[in-house]
Amino acid sequence: MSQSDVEQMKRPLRRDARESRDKLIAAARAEFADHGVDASLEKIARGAGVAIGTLYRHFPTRMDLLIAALEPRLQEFVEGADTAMQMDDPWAAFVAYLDNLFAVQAGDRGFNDFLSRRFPGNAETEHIHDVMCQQIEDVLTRAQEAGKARPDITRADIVNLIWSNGRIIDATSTKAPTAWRRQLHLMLDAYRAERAHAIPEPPMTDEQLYDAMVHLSKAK
Amino acid sequence: MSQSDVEQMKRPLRRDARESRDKLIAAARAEFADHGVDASLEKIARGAGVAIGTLYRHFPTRMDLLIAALEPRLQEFVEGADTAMQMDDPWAAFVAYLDNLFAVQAGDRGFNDFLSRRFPGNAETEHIHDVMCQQIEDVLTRAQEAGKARPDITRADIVNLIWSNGRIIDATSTKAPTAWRRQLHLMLDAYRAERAHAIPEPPMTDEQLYDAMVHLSKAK
DNA sequence: GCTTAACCGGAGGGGTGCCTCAGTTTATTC
DNA sequence: GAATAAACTGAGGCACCCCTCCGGTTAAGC
Repeated sequence: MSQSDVEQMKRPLRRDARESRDKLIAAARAEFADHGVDASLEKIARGAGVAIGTLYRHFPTRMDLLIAALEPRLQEFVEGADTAMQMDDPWAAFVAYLDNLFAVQAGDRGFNDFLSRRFPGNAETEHIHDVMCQQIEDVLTRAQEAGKARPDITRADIVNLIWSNGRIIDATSTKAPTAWRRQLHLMLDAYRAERAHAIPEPPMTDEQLYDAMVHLSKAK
Repeated sequence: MSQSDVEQMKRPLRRDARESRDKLIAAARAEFADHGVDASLEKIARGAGVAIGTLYRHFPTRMDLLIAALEPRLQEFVEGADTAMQMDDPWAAFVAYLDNLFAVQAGDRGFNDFLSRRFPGNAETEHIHDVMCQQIEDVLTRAQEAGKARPDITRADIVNLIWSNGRIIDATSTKAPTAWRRQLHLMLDAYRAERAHAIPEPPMTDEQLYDAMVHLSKAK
């Protein structure tokens, strides 16, 4: 149940409040998309033509605003993910899942950051990450069971790829906006069962993975 | 010719100045290694037990201090790179070059950041990057001509890998400090010539690559 | 139109960081 | 041991950013 649902149950917002809220979300979408999840909240308020106090009235924490701002991106991702997972061919499903994920990631720095980080206090975002993790597990296992993906990789390797992709997007989004796709397809060659060579390093455990994502979300 | 050479030609530093300089470099090494090239200069001065004005007296710009701080890391890298490039087997040389580079990268966040960024104003760092770029070109071409590395990859792809690796290191250095090696070996599987699949995206041009590295060095 | 709860604005306190400069201290030289 | 250039200090100006609080404003319901 999202925050807006809760609010609607309480009482409809006053007209000016509704407008402020909408303007804030619009400004936040633009700002997070351009500058990532650490974008300045004061700048977002300015962009919305609203005072900083109003921003905090509507969104007491950065995460509240971020979740509202990322909603369409999440929607977009979920649709593409569902389509991919319904594909008959396991390898095609695996490829389509990643391509969809990365395409959304490439279009929004906020979403890009969001993918690499976990916010332990926040049940809503934790749930999103858990679901994604499970989907990756499913789509990967299916490709492995069909003999298409090498059996020695785990979801931790896919998360590595998500991090990698995020960094490439950060670097290239302005000057070579589709460059990430090249790296993805190179990596797909690495994932193929028929080309596999032994890897001299075990995959990360789930705990290491989780800690790493929390680590990325900490202020440096 | 490095800055310290220039200074030695002018006149020996006063004893207290020499000490301040040494303490600053030591503190900078620790701080850059832990927090990357954007570490706080005031914190470095505090760590050195010296006033902020003294820091600026010795190192007028952040880059001056960074270069002094990274010197041992560069040394370390150069030695490993030379060893790798002298190997007889072209594929082994390619692998050894990357493994050395990434191992150094994994040990120092400052060096890690430094690798991904270019600073157009600074002749010294530009030169380092140019040399590295040429080495990558050499070692890759040699592996390709020996038929070991697929012919359709370029140095831009290796730079992508450096960025990727950097991000993985950022995420994992505290909890899974050798995790990066797994991703490297997966990627090596992707680079192998045998049974390579076509990549539906051209490599970045040199200009795109350069711009991307400058972009990463800009304040977000 | 009056009331009032809801809403808004924005000053202000607290924090961090960059960088400068005037006043003080100190190593060195004679 | 005095003279002096070199070096050091740290307060202070500037620019951000986060978040709170309270006086003023306004939409909505009667």
